[in-house]
Amino acid sequence: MLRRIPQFSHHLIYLQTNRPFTTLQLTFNSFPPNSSDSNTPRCNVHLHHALQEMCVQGLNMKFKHYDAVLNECVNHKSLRGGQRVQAHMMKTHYLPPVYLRTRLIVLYVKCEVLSDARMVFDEMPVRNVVSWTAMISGYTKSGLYSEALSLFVEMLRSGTCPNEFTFATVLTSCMGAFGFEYGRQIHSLIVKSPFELHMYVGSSLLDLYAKSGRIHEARIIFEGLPERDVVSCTAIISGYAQLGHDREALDLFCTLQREGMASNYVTYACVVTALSGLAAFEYGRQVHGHVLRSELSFCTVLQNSLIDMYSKCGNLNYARSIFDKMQERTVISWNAMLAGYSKHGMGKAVVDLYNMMREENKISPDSTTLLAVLSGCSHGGMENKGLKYFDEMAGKYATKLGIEHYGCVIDLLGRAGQLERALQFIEEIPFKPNAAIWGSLLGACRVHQNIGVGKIAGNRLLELEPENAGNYVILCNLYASNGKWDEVRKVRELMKEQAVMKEPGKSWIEFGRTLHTFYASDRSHPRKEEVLSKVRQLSDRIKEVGYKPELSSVLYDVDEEQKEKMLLGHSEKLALAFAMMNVSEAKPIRIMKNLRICVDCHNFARFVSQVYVREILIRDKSRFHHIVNGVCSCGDYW
DNA sequence: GTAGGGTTAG
Repeated sequence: MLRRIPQFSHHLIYLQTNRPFTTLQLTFNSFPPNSSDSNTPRCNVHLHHALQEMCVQGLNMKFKHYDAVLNECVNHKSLRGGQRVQAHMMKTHYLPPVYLRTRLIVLYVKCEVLSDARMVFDEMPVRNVVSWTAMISGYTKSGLYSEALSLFVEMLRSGTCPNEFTFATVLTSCMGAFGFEYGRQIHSLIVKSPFELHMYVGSSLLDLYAKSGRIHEARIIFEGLPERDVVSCTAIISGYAQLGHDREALDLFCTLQREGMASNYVTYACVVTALSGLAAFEYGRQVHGHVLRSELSFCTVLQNSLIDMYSKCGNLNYARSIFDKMQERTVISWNAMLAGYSKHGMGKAVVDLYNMMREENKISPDSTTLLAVLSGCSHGGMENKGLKYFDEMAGKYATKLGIEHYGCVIDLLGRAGQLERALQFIEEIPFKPNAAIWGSLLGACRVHQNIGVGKIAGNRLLELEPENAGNYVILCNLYASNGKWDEVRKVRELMKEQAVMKEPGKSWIEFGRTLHTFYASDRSHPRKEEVLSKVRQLSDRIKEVGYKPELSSVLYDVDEEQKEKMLLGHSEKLALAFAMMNVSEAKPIRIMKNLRICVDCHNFARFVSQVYVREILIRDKSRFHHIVNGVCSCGDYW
């Protein structure tokens, strides 16, 4: 009879081990055999009933029976099942061995009830490496990293030797809790262990090194692995991508693929992230093609990263068509699409999509969603709408608001020219204002030429971030454009004293299946002479219609002629000139820049787009500038 | 029985 009912089939093993207990057979047989579906919830219900029956009957169960029932519970993630088994053990005064207690821990960890798992763990008279590891893994999976690490320390003190499972688990907790130093200590423990570097331990270890910025050491561990698999390969690629070494990530992916590396959706997600950083549209389309031809095309995680990639390549239509076709959307899908519109300054599209999300009412917004909406209103020039949303959020989602959201409000007020109000708002926010807050206020002061507030913001900013050259530049711009030359000199001297390190500015464009990168005053590109003379030619032409070099953008104390020369060497101008020489007139020019675009280059690009009738897209560190007919989508505010 | 890599935002 049992064989006829599919949903009971996996209980057969259990029943076979319980042949003497006819009551149990009765328990199973008494369930209505009318249902032909074998879905898990139903099985769970039956399992519960069976366990309940066992308790009622007070059956004298032994190890193998408990083991079989617990197996079922683990398979079905049945929390109540586990609790009933435990209750049954207590009732019948059965003292479970280490193995069964460990199974209970595993079950509770799987059901994400750590308190129950810990209770079983604490009551164990004897523990083995598996029980320790299962408990540590529970904490790690729930993000309780310091608990995981202190349990690991306790384990060492108790004299239990960690195995490769323990190390692989505990290493993933290091970055989350005490950072790298703990990781290094565990690394030396691993080196002293009797086993060879296990692949799982190795990939966990290289991931730790990569995540703490030590990519070179991570690479050495990767090269030294006894063998490679998808996870270890993905970990090293992801290491490069997450540090922004997108080029290296892409190159390594190509090399490993040639060497026969297997890829799965995580691998592709990492590569797509690297491509987003590079804004390599053509490469991106190729990888997308691979994905479409594989069985991964409906993978939500991958679709999310593709949406982000196309947005960051400036192709919102592609991004939206993926978004629209998704069978299942997560909050990340919405966030990626919203952020895409936001970066392009498409405030209305952000608001429409946010409303659509709320109307669908399937997924509730998280703090990233709220940030995308606020920054979308800010980038899109919808100050009042943004402030209105913020008031609404402060009521409804107060717990989800962090300092970044308040930063957006400063942006919104700044954009609206309400600088005093912004300054007052900073006093009122429930966080300690950081560099981003003061930086955004200073930026607004530059645009609205407010020296009073600008001076306050600038000084606070220089206290917080004395090493960031960009801050000095903006403050100097503000003073210079108001003729405050004494102040300009003071800021310059301050900068010299602080020995400011500046991230070298670079711009790049994708052309002919290659990424062409230009650095300020570049001497490295094979066609540098040609490119420089093209910049001069463009400059001469647009000067005829009113372009004036913004000399205050140059911080060095040199004469005006020299300043103009330095401005002409800015990387985005080189990239633009290169594009004007190569990209067909029918196509928009797409330029990427690693820092924020400077005022002079922005003017330059606007004039070029007008005089030569070209559509120019520049993606800088914070947003897109879509320039058509001399008008930029940022409204000259960024 | 216990284990490693991942997507949005700044």
